[in-house]
Amino acid sequence: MTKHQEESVLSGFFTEIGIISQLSFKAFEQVLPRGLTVSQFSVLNNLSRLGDGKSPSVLANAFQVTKGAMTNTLAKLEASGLVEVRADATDRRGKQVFLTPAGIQARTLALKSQARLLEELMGPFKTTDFAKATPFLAKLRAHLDAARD
Amino acid sequence: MTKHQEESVLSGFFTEIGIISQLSFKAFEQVLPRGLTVSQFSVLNNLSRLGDGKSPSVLANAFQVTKGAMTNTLAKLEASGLVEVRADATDRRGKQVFLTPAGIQARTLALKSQARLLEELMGPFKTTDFAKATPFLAKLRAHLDAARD
DNA sequence: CTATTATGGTTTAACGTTAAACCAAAAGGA
DNA sequence: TCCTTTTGGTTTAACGTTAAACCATAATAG
Repeated sequence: MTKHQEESVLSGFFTEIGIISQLSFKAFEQVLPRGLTVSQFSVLNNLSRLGDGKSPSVLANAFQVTKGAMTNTLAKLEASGLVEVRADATDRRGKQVFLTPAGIQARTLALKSQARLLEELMGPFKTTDFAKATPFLAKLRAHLDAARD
Repeated sequence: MTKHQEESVLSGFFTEIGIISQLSFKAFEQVLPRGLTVSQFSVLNNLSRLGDGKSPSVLANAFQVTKGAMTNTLAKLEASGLVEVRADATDRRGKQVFLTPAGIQARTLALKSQARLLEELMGPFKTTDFAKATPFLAKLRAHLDAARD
């Protein structure tokens, strides 16, 4: 295979990845409870799956987003009453983010929408098709993540 | 496999897709000639590969972007002298976009950066790994594209 | 023909993001 | 201890995008 052909395999791969990402992101966005953003949902989901009480900066790191962006999404979540932000008792610079009952409820609702959507997105494919594709993607993701300066 | 397990396979797949997309997009952005945006490059590349003289609305469609967004990126490209926008002779509403020599040059330069980057992104993987993964992605992309309302 | 509808393109406000400047508080080194 | 550096968080301007209103021109229907 020539260098040029290799290139076009690679760039074709990344093009498909980009398009799938964009389409599925938009589809998910549209299916979310009105006013809830994908970033906002991600925060709710993280707090629910991995435990709340995390600081904004830990969350910013987890989502690879600037602190300013996290300040913004937390402010929105707090304004909608889905999250409660309290001062950190042991570090007076810090804050801690907690889910409210409404936040938990919004998250479970969004999860149901996501489940319905995923079935749609599957289309004619089998679960095993996705399962077979994932390990390579996971390894590649890990490499890209590590190689990122 | 339970419904819940199937869900988590699917959502894991799309999560990997999203992260890979984000990381590779950012990597590509950083490697582009200063001031050139990924969207701008995409327009240059499209005009070069598929022929110029296209209208802004055709381009907006091709990239699944609003007309307003295309107005913006074309204005930037024109301001940098990479593209020339002329009135369409046969339809007085329309415009046509042409590459300038500087535009062609910028595009080939960007392509070289992209090639170098792709080699880096490959990391420990073989071209055939990407080649094997692509057909399923392409089919999935086509499905998502068609299913989009 | 004329009236309506559709299309090409621009403009504006809003959104979510980044980068950078900034402040307060904590941690580390002399 | 005091000074410097690091860390947690907010704020601001800028960017690229969307959605929607808008204008001009073209296409279509009666």
